[in-house]
Order: sequence, then C-alpha cells, then structure tokens
Amino acid sequence: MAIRLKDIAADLGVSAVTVSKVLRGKTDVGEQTRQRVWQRVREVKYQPNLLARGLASGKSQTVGLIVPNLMHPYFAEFAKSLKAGLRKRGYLLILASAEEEPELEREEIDNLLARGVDALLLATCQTEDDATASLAGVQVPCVLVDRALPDTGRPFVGLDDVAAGRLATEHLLGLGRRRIAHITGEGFSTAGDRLTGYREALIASGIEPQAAWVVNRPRLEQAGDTAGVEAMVELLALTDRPDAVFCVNDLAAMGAIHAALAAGLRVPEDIAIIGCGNLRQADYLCVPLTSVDQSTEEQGDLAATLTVGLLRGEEPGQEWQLRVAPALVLRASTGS
Amino acid sequence: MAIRLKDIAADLGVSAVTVSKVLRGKTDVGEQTRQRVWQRVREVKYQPNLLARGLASGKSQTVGLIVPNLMHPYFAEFAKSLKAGLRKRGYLLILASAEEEPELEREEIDNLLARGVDALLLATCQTEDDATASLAGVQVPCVLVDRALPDTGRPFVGLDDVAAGRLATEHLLGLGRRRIAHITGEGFSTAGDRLTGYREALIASGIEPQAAWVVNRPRLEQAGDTAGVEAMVELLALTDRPDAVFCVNDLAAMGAIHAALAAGLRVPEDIAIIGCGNLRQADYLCVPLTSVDQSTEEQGDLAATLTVGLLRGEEPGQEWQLRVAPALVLRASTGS
DNA sequence: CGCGCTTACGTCATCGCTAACGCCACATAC
DNA sequence: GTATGTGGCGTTAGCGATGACGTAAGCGCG
Repeated sequence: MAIRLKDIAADLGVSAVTVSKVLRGKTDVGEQTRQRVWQRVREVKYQPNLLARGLASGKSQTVGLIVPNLMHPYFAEFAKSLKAGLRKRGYLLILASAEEEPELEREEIDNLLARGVDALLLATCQTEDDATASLAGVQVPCVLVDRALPDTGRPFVGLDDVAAGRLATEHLLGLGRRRIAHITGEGFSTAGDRLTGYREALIASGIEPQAAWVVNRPRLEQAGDTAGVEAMVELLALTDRPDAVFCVNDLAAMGAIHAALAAGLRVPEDIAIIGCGNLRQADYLCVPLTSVDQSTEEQGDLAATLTVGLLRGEEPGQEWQLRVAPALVLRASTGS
Repeated sequence: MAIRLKDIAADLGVSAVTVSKVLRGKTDVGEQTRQRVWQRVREVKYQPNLLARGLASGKSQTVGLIVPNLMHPYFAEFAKSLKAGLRKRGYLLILASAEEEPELEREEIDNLLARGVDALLLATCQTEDDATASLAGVQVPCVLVDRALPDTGRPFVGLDDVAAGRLATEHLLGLGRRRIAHITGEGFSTAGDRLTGYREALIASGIEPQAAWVVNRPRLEQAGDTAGVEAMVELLALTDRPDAVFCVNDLAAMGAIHAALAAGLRVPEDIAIIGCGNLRQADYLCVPLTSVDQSTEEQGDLAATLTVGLLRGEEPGQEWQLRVAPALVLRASTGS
C-alpha cells in the first residue's frame, strides 16, 4: 500500500540502505545520489514507516506526555508549549490523558512505553507512593511535571509552589489583611508546598497560622467542582471571619468569589480573594481574579530542554529540579 | 531490556508463536499451556511491543484524533469521551493537536499514518479545500469531527449546527425580541450552518434578516480573543440597536456580555445574549450565559461507534453523517 | 488397519527499516 | 610497488512480533 524505502531504491537503481542513509543524513553517500533520492522522495511523498524505523533502531525520536486531565487549561497549554519545544529539537510528542484515574495512568505509561517512546513526561494523578511504584521499572528517561516526587530525586519541571504560596500570602498581608485563610486540596506536592509557603509568609509576619483558617477539600484540583464554594461557606461561618483567602487554584477561587458574593459580602472590600494558576477566564469573572501566574509556556519549554538533555545522555542531578518563579497578576479581587 | 515474547516462551519451554497465540486469544492452544502462559505473562508483567506487533500484523488497534486546539474545552471533552468509547471496544487513542496551524495539521496526519493508526478522526483547522486535499490520499478510514466537508460525503460527527442556529434564534424570538443580531466567524461549516439556522428562524417569523445585524470576525473560534468584544462594540453603534444577540460560540458571547455591560447596558433587559457550546465557565460569569449545548460526550461516543463500524468494514453512506441535536440551556443572559 | 479429522503445537518467511560491516575503486604516501 | 587510507555503495542480519502453513499425536470408524 504505502510507498516503502525499497520502492524508492528500486526506482533509482540503488539499494534501500542508501536511501535510508540519505534520509537520516548519513555522510557516506555521494552528492549526486543524495539529490536524486531527495527528489524522488518528494515526488512520491514518501513517509517513512515509524513502526519499522522504531523497531529497527530502538529509537523513536518521540516522547510521551501523560497529563491527569486535558480539560485543565494548564495541562493543555503545557502540552502545546512542550510540543513546540520538542519539535524544534527534532522530537515528536505523543499526548495521553489519564482522566484523573490512577489505573488509566498506569495503562498509559505501559502503552507509551510499548510504543517505544524515548522518554516519558508525567504529571501524575496518583499518590506519591503509587506514582513512585509505577515508575520503578521504567527504563527510559522520565521527567515529572507539575507534581514532584521529592523522595525519588527524579527530574522535575514545575512551579515553585512554596514561593507561590508565599507570594500570594505576602500580597494579602501587604493589603493590610491579617485574618488570611487558605483553601487547599491535599494529595499532591503542589498543594502541600503552597500551604507551606502560606504558613511561612504568615509566620514571617508574626502571625500565628490558625488551623481553622485552612480548609482542605479533596479533589479540589479537578474542573467543574463546587468544592470551592463549599469551602468558602465553611470559612464564612467562622466567628472571626477571615478578611482574605488564598485559594490553592483558580477554580476554587472562582467558587469562593461566588460564595462570598452570594453571602452578601463585597470582594475585595470585605474579603480579598487570590487564586493560583492565572486561568484565562480569571479575566471574565464578575470580579476579575487576582492570581499567581505560573509561566506555563516557559515550563513547557524547560521541560523540552530537560528531556532532550536527558536523551543526549546528560546526567540528572539536583540542578534538574526546575521550578519556575511565580508572578503576581493583579486584578480586582484583591483591590483595584 | 524489556521482556519479549520469546523470553516467556523460553521460560515455559514452548515456542514464541504459542505465546503469541495465547495473548491474542487464538483457540488452537491447550488449556494447560494457556494457563501457564497467562500466569507467566502476569508474573513478569510482559507488555507486547506495539511497534513490532503493528509492523507484523499491519494493524495497530489504534486510532488517531487530530484536533485544532486542545485549549478549547469542547475538543478536550470530546477526546475524553471518544477515548472511553474506543477503549470499551478494544481500541487505543493517540491524540494530536494542530495548534490551529494548517501546516502542523498536515504533519500530524502524516505522523499518525506513519505510526500505523487504523483510522483517523479529524477536526480540521484547514479550509475545506485544503482539508479535502490533505485527506485525498489517506488509505485508512477517516471520520470528520465538528467541522464537516459536505462535498466529500465523508463520515462526520458533530452538532446539527443549522438546528442550533435555529434553536438559539427561536429562543430569542420567543422572548419577544425582534432586532436579533448574530456574531459569527466564517471559515468552517459550523459557523456557516449556524448562520443558516439563524436566517431560517428569522424568516420563519416573518423578519427580514438585516446585513448589518451580522458581524463577521475571522478566527473567532479561538480561545483568548477579544473579537467578541469588538464585534459587540460594532453592533452597539448601530442606530437601530439590536435587542438580542446570538453568538456563534460562548467565547464570543462572553466578550459580548463584557462589552454590553461596559457600555452601560443591562443584560438581558436591554439586550439578551445567547452563546453556543455551553462551556462550563458560562455558569461563573457575571451574567451567567444562556447557551446551546452540543452533547459533547454523546458526540465522542458516537464517533467511537462510527469509527469502529468503519474498521469492521461496514460501508459508509448517508447515514454516517451524524449530527446530534442541540439543546437549550437557560441562564440569566436571556432572562431570569 | 488405514483413512480422515481434530487438537495442539512448531517452522518459516515476512513486516519495513537500520546497525554494522564488507568491498571496491581510486588516490595518496613512502 | 606495496601499504594505507577513504569516499561511495552494497550485503547481511537482525528488531519483536504475526500469518500461513506444516506436522505429529490421538481419536473414531467403516
């Protein structure tokens, strides 16, 4: 059916190996032959069979990315940027989504490996232990994204979540707020680190973090939930109502704003709200949301660089834990 | 490196072919041998090499999906649902995004074919002619998604866009509005069909569609644009200001609401606004957006059924043009 | 007993491509 | 003149699986 190397070779009266060499830029082919091969290749629009190539060479020039959820703009944007970065360096990307199901994530890992990817990028939706176990036998270079596995020392690209938590909290402190709450969703390093940053900032300002100020909702990282609303309702019921809330992500923050307004409060006058992630839609809200930006594009690019570095045999070490700096994006929810 | 068929065969003292047969459920293997093979396979967590399998068999049990943009929730959700549907039927999905670049889309087509996908699903970002040309030489079954190529008669799954346009417009008419404008973005069948539906509904109500009521902005289908705002500004400048607007998609509608409010108008009292696509975020807006829902999940499932049907050799005909019915989702932007 | 049929394997030749040599002609060196 | 490259191309042997046969043993049966 499709055109094969040997068809081109036959047409030109050379051997298939020669054609293969030309295609892969080997130097031991005469200039004339090279030209003739390229011309014929273009004429017939030859496309090498990647299955055969991968099988024979043991390399596929392809890396796989598994994200927990493509509905989340962060991962979609990350994938886009990563792909562009890889492309520049001659690699292809295969994208897979685990749909927030650990079981599916494991399947996707196997699947990509069975397809012979040269490297694997993973933003896991498993617990740290499970993820560590899933990656235990993986033979190819593997880069973690967004969610780190600190104990494994595996290469990582993501936001500096501690700094992000600190930045958001310091911003609220800078507005003169003192009763600063935090809505979080435990489970991944991201949430834990942001919580750490939040605590650090409070303590540095001489404020003792209150347990009641931290509301923890599982599965908060998923789209479409009302967990942010519920968490906010809980906070508003406190006798000493918070005057500011740092939400672990923008979705929770959107729910929080919703709940605050519904309770008759003014945002930001009565209660300031800040999110993290800087979603596009943050701009379109009733009260546009102040948020911590995470340079998603830069992360994708860094991940591409890192991955290709690993593929070139560079040894990973401490310097492979890349955390991009958070940046504040001011909007109405924390002041004009 | 990885475990191979022949390793398992050697361990068990049988031939590789026998193991292969067990794995593929062939019947000419003894019950005992079968058990032993399965047990060993599980023990060593054997994963077949899909490259080799695909090369040898000419089938990959894999289909490819190319979308124009993963940042768009519709495609992300469609992909999710399609994947689930294919999985149920024993197929895998490879996902690719063209990032709204026709050139990239062509590359992705070649890429997926070179990977030996058994079928291709495409939501094109090319013009109809270019897309037709890109698919001309494709040898595998091919299903179009969201954007049809009417002239080619290729299998298609998507929204019934004419009906959607009609439904939205009829809703506005039902509210008593008469000066109903339409913000569109030409280029794909989706926009054209919705415009058709809009016109049909007006005419059916005895209203003559006005050219000035239709504002056309290119690239409106992309995320993050301000095209909706600009289009609305233009409409509001008309001497005979519209009292309702049907926007070809929700993003444009969000911009439109923004612009209307900024101009000091009340939504929906002064001007009703309806979108299409029913994005999740429509709920979180300042004025929650009435929208036409497109049953994205159902579409994904239909696409899976259709694709697998084609792979089983069923012949495509007129009945393969699957258009799901639109459904109105009422929110504040067109009345309480 | 010999025939055909079934059951349960195994052999062999690909699939399309690449890694690793091999080989030959010609040029250059000493 | 023999040794020593060195461009330029071909040969061979896989990569890890599968498809299409081949075949030996066991069975029933006229």
